[in-house]
Amino acid sequence: MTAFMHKGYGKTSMQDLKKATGLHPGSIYCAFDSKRGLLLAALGQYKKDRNSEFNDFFPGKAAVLTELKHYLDHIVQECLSCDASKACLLTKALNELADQDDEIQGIVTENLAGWQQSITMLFEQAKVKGELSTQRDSEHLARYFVMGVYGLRTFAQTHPKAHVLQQLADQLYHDVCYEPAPKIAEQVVN
Amino acid sequence: MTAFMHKGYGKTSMQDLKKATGLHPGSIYCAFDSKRGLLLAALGQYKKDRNSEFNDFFPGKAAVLTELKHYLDHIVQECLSCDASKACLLTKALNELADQDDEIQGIVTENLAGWQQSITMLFEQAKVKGELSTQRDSEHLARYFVMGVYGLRTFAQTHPKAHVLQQLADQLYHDVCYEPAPKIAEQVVN
DNA sequence: TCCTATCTTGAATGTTCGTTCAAGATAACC
DNA sequence: GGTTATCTTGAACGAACATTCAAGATAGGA
Repeated sequence: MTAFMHKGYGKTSMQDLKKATGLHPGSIYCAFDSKRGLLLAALGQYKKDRNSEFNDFFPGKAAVLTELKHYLDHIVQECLSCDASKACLLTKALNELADQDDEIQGIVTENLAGWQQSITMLFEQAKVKGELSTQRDSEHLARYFVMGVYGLRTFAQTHPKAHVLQQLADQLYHDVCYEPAPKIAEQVVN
Repeated sequence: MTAFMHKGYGKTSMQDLKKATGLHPGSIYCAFDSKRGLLLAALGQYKKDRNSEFNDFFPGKAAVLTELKHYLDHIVQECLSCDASKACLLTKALNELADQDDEIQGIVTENLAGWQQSITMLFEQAKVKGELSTQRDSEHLARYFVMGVYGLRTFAQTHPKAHVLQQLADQLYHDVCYEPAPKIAEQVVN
């Protein structure tokens, strides 16, 4: 997992994977069929790890939106750490393999959709708890939130200063959670 | 340029480049020193092309923010076309080569900073023309806008429906151009 | 027409890649 | 302790890669 995150799929050699796993080529091929099979397994593990981490951020002990803010701040810290093992394997694989491997693209897209769906449910919860206007569209908000996180992660790769990245995250959180529903008239201007 | 955009730098072979340029390996090495040199040249050409395209979108014949909306809608169309040659070579190179080639990362980061700077100047113009509150921070708005575009481009690779992507772009435009300055109290909650 | 300087060609090079497999090690069972 | 079944090893393989270079083509000047 971390090997693929550091160098990307294409540039990670069997020698790298040998070092990373402690297994010899024969064992890797026995267990995972191919380098690609190992990537699929890594994606599976990544999904499991991230799901678990996600749930830890939402124990329901504080306001949903407050927990969401902490979650977003955690992502900012990951970006700032400049540690490749804290990057998102899903977006990395998506950027590298889109339009080259339909099956992997499908798996990655499904995983990201699952993440987005979890966030949609958070907003639904927030509505029930009265933290969010029931007028807002939870699915749209979740899509906008994940789009913002994608943007944040890419922006972070240009090595901005910490407070700049945090400011962008704060703005994103504000736009998602505190913005009144936009007037239709403004949106249709073209 | 388009060859690198389709397969990424690493997966683009000399044979691909031979087909794409119509030159034989010897000529390519004579003119560009190496495959990496050809990428540098492609980045230079890309910058030139995109700068020219950018300027075409802002002739100053309409409101600055209206021209910006058209520009954003154009980006959405590029994303929806699913044509790899309409992707952003800069973000693609950034995602692939970050933390692997410092010089290229630097060049890409500079180019993206230049683009962001151009957008900052648009907001400054908009303030002068009275289209935008002088209270707003042009640099912050520009950063948020480019972050949104990064996010939009990544989101597009999960192949969402056209109206979903357009809705996200509309929201981004709204948040950047019509949002009142957020209250400090809301931003510092943590 | 010939000479020279520049450009083009594509086969050859050495390296590195993903992958395989037969030999060896280990463990489990009776 | 002997036999079998499973796992581990790492050398070896062909393919594909970026790169080189000597031979050939081209064009401009005299």
